[in-house]
Amino acid sequence: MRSRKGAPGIVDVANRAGVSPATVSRYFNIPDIVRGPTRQRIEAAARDLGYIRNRMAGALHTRFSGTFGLIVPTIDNAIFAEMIEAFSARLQALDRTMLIAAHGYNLELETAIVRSLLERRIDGIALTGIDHDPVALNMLAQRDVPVISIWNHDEAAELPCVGADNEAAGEQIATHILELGHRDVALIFPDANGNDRARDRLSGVLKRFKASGLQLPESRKLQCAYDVGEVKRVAHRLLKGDAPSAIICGNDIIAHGVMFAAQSIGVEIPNQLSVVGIGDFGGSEYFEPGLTTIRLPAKRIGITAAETLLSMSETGQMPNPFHQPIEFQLKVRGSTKPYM
Amino acid sequence: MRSRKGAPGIVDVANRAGVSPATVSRYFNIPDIVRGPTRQRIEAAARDLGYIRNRMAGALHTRFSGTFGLIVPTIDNAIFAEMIEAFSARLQALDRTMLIAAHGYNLELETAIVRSLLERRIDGIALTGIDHDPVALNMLAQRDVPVISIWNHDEAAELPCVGADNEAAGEQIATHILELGHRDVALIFPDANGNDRARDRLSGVLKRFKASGLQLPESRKLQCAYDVGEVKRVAHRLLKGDAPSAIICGNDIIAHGVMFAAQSIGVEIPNQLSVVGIGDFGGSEYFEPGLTTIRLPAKRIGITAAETLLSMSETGQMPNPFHQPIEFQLKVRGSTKPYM
DNA sequence: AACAAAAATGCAAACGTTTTCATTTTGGTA
DNA sequence: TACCAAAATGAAAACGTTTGCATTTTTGTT
Repeated sequence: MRSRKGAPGIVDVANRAGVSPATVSRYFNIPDIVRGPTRQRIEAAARDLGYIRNRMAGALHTRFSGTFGLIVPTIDNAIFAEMIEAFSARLQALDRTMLIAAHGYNLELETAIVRSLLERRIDGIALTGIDHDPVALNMLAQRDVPVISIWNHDEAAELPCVGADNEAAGEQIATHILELGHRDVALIFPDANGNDRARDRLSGVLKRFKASGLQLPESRKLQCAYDVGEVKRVAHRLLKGDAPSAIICGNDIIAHGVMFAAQSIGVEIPNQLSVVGIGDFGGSEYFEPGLTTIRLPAKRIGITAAETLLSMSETGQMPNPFHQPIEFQLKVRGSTKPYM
Repeated sequence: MRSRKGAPGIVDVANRAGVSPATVSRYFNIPDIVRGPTRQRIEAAARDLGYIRNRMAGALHTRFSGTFGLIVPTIDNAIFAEMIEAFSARLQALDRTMLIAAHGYNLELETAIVRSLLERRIDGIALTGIDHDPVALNMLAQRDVPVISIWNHDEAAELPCVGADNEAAGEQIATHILELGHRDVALIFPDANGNDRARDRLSGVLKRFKASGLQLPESRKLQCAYDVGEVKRVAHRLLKGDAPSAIICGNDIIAHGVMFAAQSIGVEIPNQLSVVGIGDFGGSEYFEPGLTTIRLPAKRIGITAAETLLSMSETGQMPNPFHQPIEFQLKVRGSTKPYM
């Protein structure tokens, strides 16, 4: 249980520079209000001593820790990773830091994480998705900590959100498939439990089919864990039997699995089968053939989320507009073609 | 500049429970030393008030913040993401949190990040790779903050390391290719600048070739940015000209790009071309054909790193053994086959 | 050169915990 | 029942900053 070596503090710097601690503090926070000569003495003293300010001590007083929280279902997923990186980079540029944690689609765990982050007095927090444990939301509200919901978009959401309308994305990808003339379509989606993004996408797809007067038989609605191996198995079974002419996947990862499965049994994409995903992370564009999908701009979400949170924290105001829609975009690539 | 609503503090809890703040503090840190009845009163008071402890205030005194830092080149990379997730999850289970940041292979930025993390008084930090700016290392050493180097392994390293021997990995994958009888082999590696993992892998491969008395012409040593699009272009050019019989890629991502490139111009893998990567993240196993590669156990590295750091922080001792080798493993899959 | 206004600095009291040391309470024993 | 050691609790001094207010220094004006 080693105690840190007596690292120099602000008063050590002050003594060496021949000024008061208050002035040193001001130098670090608002350099402009200390005069040139004084500033130089402080700089020299800090440099000589190797002083590194203690933000925790400062935060005790100001109540701003300069770190923000980000909770995601999982870090190990290309499209979240892209968003996380952007969120982190934006904060870094703003001299802030990021505490991140994953809950693996377990909302109870999410609540525990929120508590843990609150113990660290984060200045704001971004939660993935719209649905959350009221207990967690209460803790945040009680302390007046800025919260936003990212990734999904819903005008009715109680939290400010920064994300794309996943239901609309589902509709759009379904539209694409229908416009290509496909009628026998299968769906492979992840479990919607604790995953409002997946739920909304699926509901968008179904809505669109219904609007076209098409009824998807239950046997065409497949569910699958978030694991390429399992996806391949599910897809194999589907393709070896009475194969549909197109498959709509709940996300790009699943689409990749389907494409591999098709390839491994010699089903040609897009000639014999059209495949689409939703998400469009880095890899999908370069797939062979390229994956037709809906591009959800992960980077933009990350950046906007960081900026929104910071602004909420500094102004104490809700963002305007309250819900920030992030536009998505259909990317038509080689994995789809007209039926027949 | 909103100030947080007067959230209840430890003294509010103490008053409500009719005990002193000291006792409440003890309750939260070492519950066993407060008597049953007292404990219950404290529990009730804390619950009623919705008290959430302030670890920053505590850390001011104990000098342990309960958060650890992790610096990676990039978060948005499947294999790092896997490690990050494991590191984070392990800390979470130990009631600690993780501050993470990426430097994009820019060592100067890494130093700035180290400083920023030190300002938050992290209890320890993991840096990716062996090579680091002495300035950063100095700051850490001066403050006696536990540091480890992860991902790579080198018996000569000055920092404790938790990782696989990337040079040996390079040798092993080269051995595999040579044993399959390939003689005309091309290499596609990322820029080794500020990336000791890439440098060591490449040097391992070259070492092995030299040992076999084979001289790789410079034209067979290709360099390529970490971007699937560029990889595809580079590979296209290579395959359309005087194509080698095998390509060794510096990592799995590059290997994926090569496989897509081959596929797009009808070069059959493994019949006309063998391809190998190094890394083996989630996706590679399920590729079609599966990618032959060296499995670097990212999860294990993340977990071991977290545990090592925590133990260093608690005991104040260097880990034993000082360097912790993480075993890697050749995974032979469908992307390679004997020459001819 | 003298003065007022403005700018820079210093003093000291917070901020919310933890911990040492002293004091009280408890439980067991004679 | 009285006493003692051990266990539980309390009082108060840290921990390293920031900031309101008071004071000093500078700057600009006449």
